[in-house]
Amino acid sequence: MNIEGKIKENIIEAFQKIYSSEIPEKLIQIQKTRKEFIGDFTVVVFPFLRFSKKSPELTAEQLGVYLKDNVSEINEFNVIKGFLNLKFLDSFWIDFLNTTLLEENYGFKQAKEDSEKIMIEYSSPNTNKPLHLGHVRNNLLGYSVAQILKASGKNVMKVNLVNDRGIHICKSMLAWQKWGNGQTPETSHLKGDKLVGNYYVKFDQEYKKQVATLINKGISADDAKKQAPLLVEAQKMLLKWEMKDAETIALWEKMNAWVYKGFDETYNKLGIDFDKVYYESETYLLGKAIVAEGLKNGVLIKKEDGSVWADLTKDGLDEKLLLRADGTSVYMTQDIGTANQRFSEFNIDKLIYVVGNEQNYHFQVLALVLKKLGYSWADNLFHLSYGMVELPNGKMKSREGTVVDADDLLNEMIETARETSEELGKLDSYSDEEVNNVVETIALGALKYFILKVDPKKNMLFNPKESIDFNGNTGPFIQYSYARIKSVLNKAKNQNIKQTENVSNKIKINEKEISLIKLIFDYPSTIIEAADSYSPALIANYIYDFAKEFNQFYHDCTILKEPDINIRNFRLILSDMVGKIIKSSMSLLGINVPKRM
RNA sequence: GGUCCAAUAGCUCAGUUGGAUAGAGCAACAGCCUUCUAAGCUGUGGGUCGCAGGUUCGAAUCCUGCUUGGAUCACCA
Repeated sequence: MNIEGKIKENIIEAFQKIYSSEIPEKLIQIQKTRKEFIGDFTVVVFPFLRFSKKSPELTAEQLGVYLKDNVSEINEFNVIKGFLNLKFLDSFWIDFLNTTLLEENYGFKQAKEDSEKIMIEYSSPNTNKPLHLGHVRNNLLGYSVAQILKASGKNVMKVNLVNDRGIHICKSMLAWQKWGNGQTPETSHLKGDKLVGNYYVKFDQEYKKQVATLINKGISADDAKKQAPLLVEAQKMLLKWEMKDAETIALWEKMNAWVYKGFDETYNKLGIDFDKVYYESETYLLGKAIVAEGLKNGVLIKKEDGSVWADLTKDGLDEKLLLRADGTSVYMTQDIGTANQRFSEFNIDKLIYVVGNEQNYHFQVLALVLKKLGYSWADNLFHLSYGMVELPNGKMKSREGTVVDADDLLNEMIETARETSEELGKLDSYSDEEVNNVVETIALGALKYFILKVDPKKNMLFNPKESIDFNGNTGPFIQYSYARIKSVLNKAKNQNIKQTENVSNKIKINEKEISLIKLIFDYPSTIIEAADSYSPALIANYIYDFAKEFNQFYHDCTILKEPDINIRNFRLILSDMVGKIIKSSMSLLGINVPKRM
């Protein structure tokens, strides 16, 4: 049994023996003792007062005496107000550390065949523009949550749904046809996604000119937007695409291929991957049959013009269109179809969508409609809704050119990391290739940590003028702590100081050392909590506290020059364990750690 | 207007089943490298937890109302 269970059991016994009363287990709160008090675990006694019928202090005192007599691990206790602080024997913590050394992947649970199966969809880019900072948050979140879920013992399948069709793609295609002069990524020396994105912008510019001209001729703004020849032409192109016109399909395939190549480069650099990629061009017709079925069952309604709707007004929402009057489907229809397909094809238990909070309403409607249609798994959809990345002057707007491009940002971070490394002279003896590797690891660590340490559901601010920090609560700070550990372990090896298998539990350990062991103790439950709440931020905060604690230990305690061999050995083993956990927890954020920096 | 989300130090953020004197980082100031990496460590200053009620032994946390900011309510995706 774990130690908290043991304490709880003894508290219940204590109340039977001292007060002859039964206290419900759920009233027992055991929390970590705060730093400013002496102790390891704290029992809050306020909820027990109606059973003990004594003052908080006396209840805590009597409970403390009982626990100390009956729980062998407890060394001493103290009472402050209604809080009973329990201090454990050093040997308890050393024994605990020794057990963790035996574990292959401490903190991680291995998924089994019958473990919960979760599909997580993230990234989901449009093929008409390059990835920007908002996509970066999406990608990092999706990848990290997948890692965390795996570590918590789930079977995880990462998928991407690429929006490769629709009017917006046709806009880029049309602009390229008109003004491209056959330009390709090779001739323009541009990444494919950038090149295609440029033509999307070009379309918008020319379209606006046309609209303005029409308005000058006295046409209303609404009509002008609909009648502009470029838009009409793009719509015609979409129709041709849907009729599988060979020339249109060929152009579409060519330009999408450019984009995918560009995306893959960015994904590679970010360290993001997928187990399966879906394309909307292959899924956009799904869902129509389900809608027809719903219509037959009377769950959905058909209007006079032939369009099909879900009436959600009784649920406090509006009516939602599912099929247009001409019978074509909308996004919602497709999502209904793909969700159904995924649950039946892969027998998944849960489907997570990593999508920005601007689509909260969409997913609310999706779950509700699926439920009305009678799908039992409708409750197992989860919209992992994350906040927008804002700039100091508000949202990113592609039209105003305030978008922070993902590739540009990465390159800038790498250059900053390089300059800092050169200033500090840390990598002077490294080859160019080694320097490049380390500098990229640091830059990515800084960016990923910066984004993931913020609670996903909150909006976050990014100021491009103040480049992301490398000091304080940052990725590089944690990476640096790791590099220090590696350096000490290396020196130990070179000096022929060998670590023993485990630690003697006879030694006396200090406060910093106990704090570190307690944080090691917290690691498994932190992973579970992060998985349950889909929050990499919990992992990030945990690692920061851990690395900070290690740096204090490192500052206060010498390791290699410690004269007591048993203590030296203990500190080496402890440092080694801290390093392993930093590495493994950073991997949950998709961040690598360098051996030196 | 309806629905949903947010508001904590000058700035960026923690604070998760309600618990002790609300914490970090950045910025400012003052210290610490002859000693395992100073991308580090230590200290000082900085708070009406948006406002007002309520529940409770106890509220940043739960409830109600209000203020402010954001998102959304398309035959867009």
